[in-house]
Amino acid sequence: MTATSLDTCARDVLEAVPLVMHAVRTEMRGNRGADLSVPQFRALRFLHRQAGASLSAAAEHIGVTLPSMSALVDGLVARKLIARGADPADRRRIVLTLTPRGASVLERARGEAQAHLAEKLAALSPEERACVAQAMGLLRAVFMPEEAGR
Amino acid sequence: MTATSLDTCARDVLEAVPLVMHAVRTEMRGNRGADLSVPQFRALRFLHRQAGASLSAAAEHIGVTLPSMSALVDGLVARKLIARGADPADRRRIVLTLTPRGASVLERARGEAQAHLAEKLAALSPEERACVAQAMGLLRAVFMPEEAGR
DNA sequence: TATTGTTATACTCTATAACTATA
DNA sequence: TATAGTTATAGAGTATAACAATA
Repeated sequence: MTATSLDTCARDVLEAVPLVMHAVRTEMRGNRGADLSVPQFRALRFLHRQAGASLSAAAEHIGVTLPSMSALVDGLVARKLIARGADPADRRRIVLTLTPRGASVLERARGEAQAHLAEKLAALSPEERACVAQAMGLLRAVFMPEEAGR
Repeated sequence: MTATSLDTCARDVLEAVPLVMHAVRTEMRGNRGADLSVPQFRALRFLHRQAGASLSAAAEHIGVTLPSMSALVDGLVARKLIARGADPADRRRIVLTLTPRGASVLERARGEAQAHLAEKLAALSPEERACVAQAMGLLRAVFMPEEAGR
């Protein structure tokens, strides 16, 4: 395979990514018991790594505005998947944490989404999957917000 | 690189795709003059290839229900980017076509999104971009709805 | 005055259920 | 009766603008 031009690569990403994303969203939305939107899933995943994060930290990581994140959190709190706590050190801040139920819903959603993707990816050869996995790593490095080593 | 397990590959896709998607969405939404949501962009792109498609055909391709597609079309018609026509052969059907303005907005949105992606992808080496491009082709093949050879 | 969140408001996306018109 | 679309309704995602509380 020869070097690929920037524009060709960008065009390919623009063709393929929305397609895959749609499959992921549809799968997550239809999950019995762990029905989550993609932003909800991302928020839970973030809080799983960064327990006690503030609303601002979460908003920046997910890539939405404060009001959007506030609304997202409202929904997750209403479903008892996360808890809003007070920060004793700075009373302007809130402290967000996953509830046990939130952790279990996250694991379930992740597992089912992964299983569904795996089913599709089974159509590829091991070498092709290696290519996809490598590309995902590259894209993650390119689009990951700042520092975020995980 | 050794063969990658199905689950590893699926997990990597689940990590990276939402990240890239978010960048794409944000870019498109912020486009002066060609401000489009991703579903709107996909709908315009579909009609560019399949001029005169019915609502059902579009809904199936985009992957949404009839009512969702009907609403999506409402918005695009209101912005005069597409036109709803009558099908003389079957009066239940509608015929969807891109207006000249719709075609131009599509090209502009595509160009700007591509340019923005290219800017990010410039951080990769030509070999890495080749890997990404190949992976996108594989994913497109896996997730493309049926026949759709283009 | 600057920062952290929330509320108010307004769109779009999306689904299900119920309905209309045509075949 | 079956198919193509629309309308009604509802909830989530998202933004900007305006506000409240704390630092």
